[in-house]
Amino acid sequence: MSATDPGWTDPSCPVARTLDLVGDRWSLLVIRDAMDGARSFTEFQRRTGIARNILTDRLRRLTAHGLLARRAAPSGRRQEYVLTDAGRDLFPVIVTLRQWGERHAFEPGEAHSTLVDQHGDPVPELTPLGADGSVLDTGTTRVRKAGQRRTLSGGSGQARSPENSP
Amino acid sequence: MSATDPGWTDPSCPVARTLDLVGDRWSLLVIRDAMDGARSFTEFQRRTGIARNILTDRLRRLTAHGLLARRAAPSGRRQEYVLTDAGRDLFPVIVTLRQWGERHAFEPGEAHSTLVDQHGDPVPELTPLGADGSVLDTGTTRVRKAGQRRTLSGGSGQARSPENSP
DNA sequence: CCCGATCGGTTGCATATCGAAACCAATACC
DNA sequence: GGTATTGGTTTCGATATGCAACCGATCGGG
Repeated sequence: MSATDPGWTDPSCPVARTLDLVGDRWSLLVIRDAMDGARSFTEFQRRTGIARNILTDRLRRLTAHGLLARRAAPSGRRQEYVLTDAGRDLFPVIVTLRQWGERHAFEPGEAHSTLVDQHGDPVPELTPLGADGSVLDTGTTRVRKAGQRRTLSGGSGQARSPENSP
Repeated sequence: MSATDPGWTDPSCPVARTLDLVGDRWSLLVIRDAMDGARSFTEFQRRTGIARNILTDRLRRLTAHGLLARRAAPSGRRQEYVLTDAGRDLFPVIVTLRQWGERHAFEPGEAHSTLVDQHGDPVPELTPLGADGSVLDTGTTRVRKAGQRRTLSGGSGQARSPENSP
């Protein structure tokens, strides 16, 4: 993306490209806190507990990649970091990470924070659906590689191999 | 989680806990490839391009955390790594990462792989919806902290602060 | 104006993690 | 038996991370 870009890990895979940008230990937590209202260096540092030199680097990197924008604070002096449209668009990613954590990273009775809507109601589970409204999973989807045109494997029944998905 | 667990980065936040488990440079790419049919050490190595010692560590770690299971291959000898239910349940995370990448990490005309359903149709965008079907974003949601009961801020209008979300 | 506190970093240094390549044991193939 | 493949482990140099100290630019009093 920039001049000093070492290139993508896997140029044709959108998952890999996304992880090239935010797939480290801290970036998504910074994004999470930005979504939760954090704006200042100190606030990000306090919430994440990240080392300050690393935070400096992450804020710069996210800004360089267009996920955050650095601008003068409305209240006079100092600047702040705010999400760009691209950064805000990571919302579904944060939501699915959160929901997976709620399902699998907590003991049954254990307390955790919850994402709620404007009425205070918990946000429903986010599930991939097909164009026809059917629930999709790793068994009913597959990855079509970069330049490929759709396979000509008839219209019904089992595709080709039992392998394949994201 | 285990005896040698250094503890969670942020114990009450599901996002942070999830990232504690899969929030490194490679784990989610391993999961991605597992979803796409990879089973063997060599296959994971070939697809991701990860260093072999690191792959050894990631497979062990993901297995230890219950995202992968190591079992004897059906065809006689050797073992293989397969997704557990918890691992498969990361599907929505992979999908949202992929969709974000498609929207923001590619130039307009640039080719990329695509996730398609059993009919070969592209998987639709995954959008967080409220219980009432309204589209949710960082502006219409907020995080309710661990032990907290719902706020008593009336029922309509603006909540309290313009801050807040995941 | 001077004092102390806060913000937003930077710098050095120790440690942890990663990556590339070499090495190895156990099959499988010919 | 000889060779290739699979699934690792080991070693070692390169990076990335964390911690703590330091610093300049405000800001808020007195």
